[in-house]
Amino acid sequence: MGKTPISNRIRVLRAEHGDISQSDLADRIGVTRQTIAAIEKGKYAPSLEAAFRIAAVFGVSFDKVFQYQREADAAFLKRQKTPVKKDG
Amino acid sequence: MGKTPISNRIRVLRAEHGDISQSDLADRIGVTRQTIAAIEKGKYAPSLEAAFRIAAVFGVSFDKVFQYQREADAAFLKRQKTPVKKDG
DNA sequence: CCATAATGTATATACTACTTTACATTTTGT
DNA sequence: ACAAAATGTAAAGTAGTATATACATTATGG
Repeated sequence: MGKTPISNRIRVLRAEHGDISQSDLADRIGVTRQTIAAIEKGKYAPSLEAAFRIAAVFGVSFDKVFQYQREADAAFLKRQKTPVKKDG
Repeated sequence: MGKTPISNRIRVLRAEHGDISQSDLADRIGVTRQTIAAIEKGKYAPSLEAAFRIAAVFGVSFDKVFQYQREADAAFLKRQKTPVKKDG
C-alpha cells in the first residue's frame, strides 16, 4: 500500500524498559536487528504479527506502540470521510 | 513471518454495520475484494496500514477488529515468556 | 423461478517486509 | 584513549501481502 501513515514509539519504549538494544528486541520477537532499525526509522511498517509481538515484549497495549495518523493518510481520506454507522 | 496467530472480526463488523459487502469495504480501504476475502478467511494477515484503515471504516478501536492469540504463537512463546519490566 | 449481487477460489504477477552479509560510524564503559 | 557494543545503512535474495483476471457457487430480492 502507500507510504506509511503509521508512527511508533519503539525507541522510547526500549529506553524505558531497561535500555534493551535493537538486537535484544529483534531476538525476542524473532526478526533481525536490521528489521527493528528499519521500522524505528520509519523505512517501512512492520507486519501485524511483528507489531503485536513488539507490544507483547514490552507488555503494553498495541496503541502504546503504534499510532495511525489518519490525517496523514490522504489516499484513505479521499475515499472515506466518516465511519460507517452501526446499522446505518 | 510464520503462520498468523492473529484473528479478526471483520465478518461480524460488516454485518453489524449495515451489511456492508466485502466489495464495499475493499473500496473504502483501497484494496481489492479478494484481499478482504483472504483476510477474513485467515489466509494471511493484512498489513498494519490495511488493518488500521479497516478499524477506521467501522469507527472502532483496533482491538475490536484484530486479536493477537499469544498462546497460539508458539514460535514467539519459545523465546519470550514474560514481558520486559519497565526499568528491570 | 430467475436475475443479480455476493462470495469462494485459483493462477499469474507485482510490491513490500524481512533476511543475510557486510562494512562504516557512533556510543559507552573503563 | 581505547575496545567493545550499539547503531546506520546498503545490496541482493526470499517470503509474504496485494493485484488483476477469471470463473464457479451461494445468497437475495423481485
